[in-house]
Amino acid sequence: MSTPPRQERADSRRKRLRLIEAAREAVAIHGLAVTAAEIADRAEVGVGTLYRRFGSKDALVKDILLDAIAEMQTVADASLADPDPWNGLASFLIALSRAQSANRGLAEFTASEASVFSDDVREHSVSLRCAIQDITARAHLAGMLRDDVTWRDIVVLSLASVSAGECLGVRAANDQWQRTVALLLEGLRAPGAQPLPGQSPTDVFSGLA
Amino acid sequence: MSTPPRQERADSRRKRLRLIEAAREAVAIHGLAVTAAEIADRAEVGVGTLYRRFGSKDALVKDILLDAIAEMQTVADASLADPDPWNGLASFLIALSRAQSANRGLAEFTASEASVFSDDVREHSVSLRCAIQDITARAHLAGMLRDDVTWRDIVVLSLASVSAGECLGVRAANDQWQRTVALLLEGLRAPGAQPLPGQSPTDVFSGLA
DNA sequence: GCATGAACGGAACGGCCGCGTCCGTTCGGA
DNA sequence: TCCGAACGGACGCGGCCGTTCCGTTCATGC
Repeated sequence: MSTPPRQERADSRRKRLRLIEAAREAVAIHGLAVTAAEIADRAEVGVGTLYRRFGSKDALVKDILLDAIAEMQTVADASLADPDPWNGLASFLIALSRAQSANRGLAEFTASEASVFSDDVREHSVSLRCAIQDITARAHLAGMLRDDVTWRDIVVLSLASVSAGECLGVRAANDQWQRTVALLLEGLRAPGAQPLPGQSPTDVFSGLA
Repeated sequence: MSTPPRQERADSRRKRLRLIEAAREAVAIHGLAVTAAEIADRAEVGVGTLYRRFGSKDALVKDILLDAIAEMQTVADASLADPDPWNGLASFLIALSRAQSANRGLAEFTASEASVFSDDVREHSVSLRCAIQDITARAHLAGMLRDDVTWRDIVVLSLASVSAGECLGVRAANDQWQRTVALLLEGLRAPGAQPLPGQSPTDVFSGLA
C-alpha cells in the first residue's frame, strides 16, 4: 500500500542540479530579480523544467539566497572565533565585502528592507545579525574599534565597498572593493581624532536588521 | 515679414517652469530612468504638455543632467581654488558625495559608462574630469594624499559613500554618507602603513572618464 | 463680452518584457 | 518494446512605458 517513493530519474536529477547551479550564477550576476528565462537558458533547460521542479521562479531564488546567507553565517562564526578581536572584525568586513561583490543577490538582500522577505529568510538573517553584533561588540570591548561606530555601520560599509566595484565595468574593477575596504579599515581603527558626523541611526532596518 | 516671435503665453510659461522643477526633483529621487508620467504628475500637468514643450522625456532629463554636471563643475573649480590642497580635495569629495546622495540621477551618471551618453554630456564630463585630476594632483604634490590613490579612486569613493546612504531608507539614513566619507578621509590622509591592495585600474571608464 | 487658436489633459495605442501554462514530443527505465 | 515521466518552448496574459491624438479649456487681443 505504501507508494514506494519511486526514485528520481537520472536525467531529471541532472537537470535539477544544473538548474540550481545556474540559478546561483544568475543571481550572483543579475541580482534577485533574475528572470526565469535567464536561469533556464544558463542551465540549458526549458523554462517548463524550472517550474516543474521548483514551483515558481521566486521559490528557486529564495533557496539560493538562503544558501548564501547561511554561508555568511559560517564566515561570521569563524570571525567570532578569531582570538584577535580586531582581526575578527577586519576579516569579517573583508569577507562580507568580497561575498557581496561576487554575489549581487546577496548585496541586494543586505540593502533591502527586511519586510520584503519571507519569514524563513528573516529568521536566517536574524541569527546572522546577532553574530555581527557580537563581532562588533568584542572589538569595542577590546578598545580596538572607534566607539562611535556601530554594527550597522559595519554592514553599511560593506555595501559601500561593493558599490565601489559595481559601478565600474565588472571586469576591469574586480578588486576595487579591496581598495575601499582597506581605506575604511584604516579609518575604523584610528582612535578617531574627529568624531563621526551624523548620528548612527538605531531605527534603520535593512535585510540584516 | 519677420514673424514677430509672439511671446510665450503666461500659463504656458508657468507650466514649463513647473515641469523643469518637477523633473529636477524626480530625477533626484528616481534616477535617470524616471518615467514621463512621474514627472508630469509631480508638475500637476498632463504628459502631453511635457512632450509639447520638450519633444521627448529624454531631452528633458538630459537638460536636467547637464545642469547637475555644471553645478559640480562649479564646486570643483572652487575646491581647486582652495589655498590648502588637502582641504580642496576633502571638500570636493564631501561635496560630490553630498550631491550624489541628494541626486540619484547624478550618481547614476557618474557610475555609468561614458558611451551611453550623448556628445554634449560627454563634453561637460570631460572638463569636470580634468578638474578632478587637478585637485588630486595638487594634493599629491603637496604630499597630503597617499601616493597609491588616484583621481579615479576619488570618484569611486564618492560613489561608495552614496551607496551607504541609499541602501537604507532614505529618510532615516540621510547622513550615513557623511560617516562613510569621514572614515574614508582618515584613511586617505594617513601615510598608508599598508599599500592598497589591487591595482588602480587605468583603463576603466565611467561617466566621468 | 466675444472670437480665436494656442495650450492643455489624459485616454488610447503599440511595443516590450516577464511569468507561468500547456501540449506535442522525447527518452529513461523496466 | 512499451509506458509514462520529464521535457521544451511557443503562447497567452498582464503590466509598464513612451508617445500621439483629439476633444476641451482658457488666455489673449479686440
